[in-house]
Amino acid sequence: MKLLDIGEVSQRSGVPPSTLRYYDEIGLIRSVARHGLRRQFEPLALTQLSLVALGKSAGFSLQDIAGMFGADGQPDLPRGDLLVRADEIDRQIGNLTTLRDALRHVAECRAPSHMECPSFQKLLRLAKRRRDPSQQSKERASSE
Amino acid sequence: MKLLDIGEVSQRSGVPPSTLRYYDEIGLIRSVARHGLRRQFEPLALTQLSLVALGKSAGFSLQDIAGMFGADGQPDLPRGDLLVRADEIDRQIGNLTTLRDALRHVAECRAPSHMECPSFQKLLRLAKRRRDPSQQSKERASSE
DNA sequence: GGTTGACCTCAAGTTGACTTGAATTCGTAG
DNA sequence: CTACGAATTCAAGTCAACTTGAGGTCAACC
Repeated sequence: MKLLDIGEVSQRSGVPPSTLRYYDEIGLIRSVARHGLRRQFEPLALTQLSLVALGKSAGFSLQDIAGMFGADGQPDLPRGDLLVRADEIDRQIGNLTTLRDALRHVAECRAPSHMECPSFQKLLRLAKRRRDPSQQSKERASSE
Repeated sequence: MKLLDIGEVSQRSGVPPSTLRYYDEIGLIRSVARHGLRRQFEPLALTQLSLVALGKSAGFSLQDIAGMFGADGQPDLPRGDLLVRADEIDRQIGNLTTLRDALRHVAECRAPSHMECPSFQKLLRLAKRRRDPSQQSKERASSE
């Protein structure tokens, strides 16, 4: 399978060379050879970059992403951890849905103040309920 | 309507005082009075903090969030912009759904290498298609 | 009316994710 | 075989979003 050198990976993926070098450095996406000085990557790297972009847009750190799809494109986490991650993402999807609905409401509702609109209030209650569960006990404790 | 001082807001929301001061400083969530030196906030601030948490978890910057729900809890953007934001979030939900499915697949699939599994490949193709549209032309141009 | 504890300010430090710049090294085309 | 251009290294810089620390202030309770 033929290798791509850094310039080609950069062009095809839209990721700047400096970033590719950085990812290589931190071990997120490794170059597998050199052509002279030039880093070369497997074509697989393009796929990995898609996954990285996906993960980043979801707000995951590069560390997180490395854990989900290991440095070799294979996951290095036990499947339980992966499923936990998947569930976290599910919660996040719920959050985003609420946020999206809130924005649409705010754009459309003609009430004088959104904060007084009952349907907006309902969205906000939803928003509150579904935050990071690790915080919830802390908050309940102090609000009582 | 009675005001809450910073300590109470911090406890009820789980957000550290230093962060509240920071948000006040940058104008994201403003304190409305002082009790001696002590910052005081409207109860509304708690709601705003929920929205901020929501937005952050979705990967938005504080700037973005300020734009969505203005510093007074009122949106200061024209409704068109808000709807554009909502659509962005919709795309993001699609991304996250793909990512979640990919993780679940990776956790469950018994193929020797996920990268060779046809159903994983299918997820990845999806992932590629739905990225930031502003990049697409650049990539298409250079991959030809 | 003095002590306490939670707050204050302001400057500086931290972390993650990169980018930038200067000086250098290759491979290829002429 | 030399010049060019694209890549290299390494150190330093940048930006967002906070946190930390030193030194000061104030309201409230005893």
